[in-house]
Amino acid sequence: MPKQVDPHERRTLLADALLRVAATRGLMDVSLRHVAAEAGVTAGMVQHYFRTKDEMMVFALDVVSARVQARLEADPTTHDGPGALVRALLVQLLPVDDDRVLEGRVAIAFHAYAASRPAVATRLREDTRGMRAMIAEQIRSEGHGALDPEQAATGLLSLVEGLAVHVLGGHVTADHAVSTLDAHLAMAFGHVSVLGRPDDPRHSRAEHR
Amino acid sequence: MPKQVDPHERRTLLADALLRVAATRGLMDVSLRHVAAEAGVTAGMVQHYFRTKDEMMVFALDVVSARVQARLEADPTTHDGPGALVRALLVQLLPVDDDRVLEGRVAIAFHAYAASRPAVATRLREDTRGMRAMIAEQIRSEGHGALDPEQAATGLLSLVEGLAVHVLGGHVTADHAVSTLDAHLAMAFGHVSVLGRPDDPRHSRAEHR
DNA sequence: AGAATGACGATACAAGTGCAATGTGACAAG
DNA sequence: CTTGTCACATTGCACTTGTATCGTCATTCT
Repeated sequence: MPKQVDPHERRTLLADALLRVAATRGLMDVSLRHVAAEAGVTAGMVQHYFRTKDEMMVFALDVVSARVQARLEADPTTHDGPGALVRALLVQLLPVDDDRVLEGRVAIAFHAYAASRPAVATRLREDTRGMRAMIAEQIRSEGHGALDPEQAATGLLSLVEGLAVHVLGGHVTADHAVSTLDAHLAMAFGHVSVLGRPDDPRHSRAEHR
Repeated sequence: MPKQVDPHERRTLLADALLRVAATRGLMDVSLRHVAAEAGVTAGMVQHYFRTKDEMMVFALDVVSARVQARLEADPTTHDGPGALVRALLVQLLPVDDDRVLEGRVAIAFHAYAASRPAVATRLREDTRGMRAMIAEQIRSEGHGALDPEQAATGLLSLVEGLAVHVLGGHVTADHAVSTLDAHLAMAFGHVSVLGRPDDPRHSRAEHR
């Protein structure tokens, strides 16, 4: 038997290349050959690890959701109470730095892709479902009870997704988005249970970049 | 000189076909030939009215934004005060019926497209800018002043965009989205200045379809 | 040492893409 | 009735796409 390689590692390498292409040139430019070129390998190898293009797409989607979850678990502010946990999660989804901008572009691209690919849509739905359940639970535990946890969770999640779209489109600043999120968090949880905003108490009015 | 036709009418016809294709099969399947087939014309005619594919895309985007604005102006509840006006605008953006579902799919597809097409991104930005300005103005006039109008406008717009994405993805019901929007509107404007919710006072808990 | 097997690379192919060039026909002004 | 001009149709081209097929080479077990 020949050389033994870790297939998952290879696939992840290719998925990373795919994500880079998707983020910089859009999902329409994601092709076997482009991904291969971006990864610095031959198109044949891509085909060897993904029998079909859709298989590659779905795997790439898995990679990003796993990556987001990993970052969440590594975030220390997670353990500063329910409010901080929820904030940590939601900020992960906001394009606040370069890495997150790439992931954001990929995410929105996949949402569009999901409209015509049921398999992708299902996976997206599972992820959202999990996040909403955990947010609702946290609100139930510390929220000030004035509003329905399920509804508040839906609202926060949607707000963040919309903010992400607007930030990526250059409609608003990342700072503006974060402060908007914080304002809404303060409404869901009784107080501003947020540490780590050492800057101007008035939210930044940087306006459109 | 030969037969005189209204170019704008022709272009709109083609744009409609493009929107149908984009909504049902995704933006990746939008090609000159597919649009032509959907419109029931030859590919040559499409080329006659749009010198390039991008030109066709941008025009189609213009058509939808013009259509949304037209619907807004035709909405009678618009004149029931600032709160109702804002609600009317935002509900227009929610995929509450079949037509709006198609437009919603198109919108998210274009947001993804904008990531790699600056011209499209600019146009999208202009539309958003206008909406936010008008929402902020309305909040300034009747809002209860506890929060910054600009920020509240950004929040509402983002919320609606996120809700639209979630509804289209099947993550939440349209009813759930509307009631969530209403809850947030009640926060921006002092009271629930909304008529026309004859159903159960408790928001519908239809959950994920 | 030899063979088997997994990891690739190269190539082929049908289908589809955007775009350019050129044709064709009808209709209105002269 | 001619003629110029606009509205389309046809065809062609160079290219990219996803996928199938086959070749090759190294490595590891026997």
